[in-house]
Amino acid sequence: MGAHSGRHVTMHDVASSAGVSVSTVSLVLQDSQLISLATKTRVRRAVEELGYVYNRSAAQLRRHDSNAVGVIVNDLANPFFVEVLAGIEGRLMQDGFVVLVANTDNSCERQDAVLRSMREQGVAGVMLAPSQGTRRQALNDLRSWRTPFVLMVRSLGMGGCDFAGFENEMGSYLATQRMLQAGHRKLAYLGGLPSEVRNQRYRGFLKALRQYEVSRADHLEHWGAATRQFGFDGLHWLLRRQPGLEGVVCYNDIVAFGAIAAASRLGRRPGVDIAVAGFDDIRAAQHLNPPLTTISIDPHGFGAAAAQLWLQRRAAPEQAQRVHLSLPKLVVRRTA
DNA sequence: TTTGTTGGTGGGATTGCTGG
DNA sequence: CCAGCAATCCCACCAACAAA
Repeated sequence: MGAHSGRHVTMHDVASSAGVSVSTVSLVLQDSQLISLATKTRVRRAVEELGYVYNRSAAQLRRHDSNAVGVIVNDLANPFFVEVLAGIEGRLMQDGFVVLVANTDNSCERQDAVLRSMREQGVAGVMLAPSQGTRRQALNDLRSWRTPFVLMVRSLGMGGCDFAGFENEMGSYLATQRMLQAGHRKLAYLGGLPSEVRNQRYRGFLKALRQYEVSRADHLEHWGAATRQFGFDGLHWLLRRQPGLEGVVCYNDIVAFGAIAAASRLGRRPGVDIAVAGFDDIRAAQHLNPPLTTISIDPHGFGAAAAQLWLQRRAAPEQAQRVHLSLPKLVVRRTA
């Protein structure tokens, strides 16, 4: 420690220890061609000995840039978003960025606060999975920063923004079709609060029913939060309404998890007495008992694709809007 | 007493420059 | 090839002083 105990070790300390100037230290840290190998080794050894840690915020102060990307998701309690995050982080890390994660729990107030805080941090950009009910104004604010950003999952009907989403309608269409092909006719759609994504998925459900000429009277829907608890309660509700229910198409996997728990509790074997399908294909889906039939959109790959979109936007700010839509795939396991 | 103005300082790294 | 100086980034914070 010596002369500098209690303070941070700075480039200046490294410089005097190695017997060079701070300018040289800076160049060594950037692995500049201008510095001889001998000097580089000397400086690096001093860095090692003093335990010097590069101060990125000082560099940021000087250069007006940051290597932190704000990633804001609306429901971190859903493992789906954790997998998406892993995909994002993996891709951004390759290009030297770090991720600043925030969870809004679907609260617009928290989203506003988090966005403000990201801005205060001076992040290099933002990737946002908007809260339910996000207003246009919030996005216009974001746009006015002139920082690269992409929207994920919900586009909010915003033109001119980069967007990474899924073919929702096709996904639930595939799940519903699977049940219809198995001969089920008394079907229900379970979960989801009014939103663009919910509407698209519901539309896919209806489209399949129409194709198989299932009468309006034969199907049900029950709307609510995309949670395990709602799936659990929701299935009870549906079975009270329609004891002869044959299949449930769920808004997402965790709703399906809840529904399966409820079915088992009520003595209806999932996949035998009642069909259940999810949406997302989170990892836990395959280890459920019985393994969940679901729609895979590869959350990890989706996250990587969204990050790629962000990187491209950052590299080319004036480029026209880009959209990535992940294609859903039906993954047949045991529950449908 | 409250409120406003001005100027200086610290916090570390980056970069252009001169000169040996 | 490199030392070393100087300017620079932004802003919170403080002191000193002035005006209302």
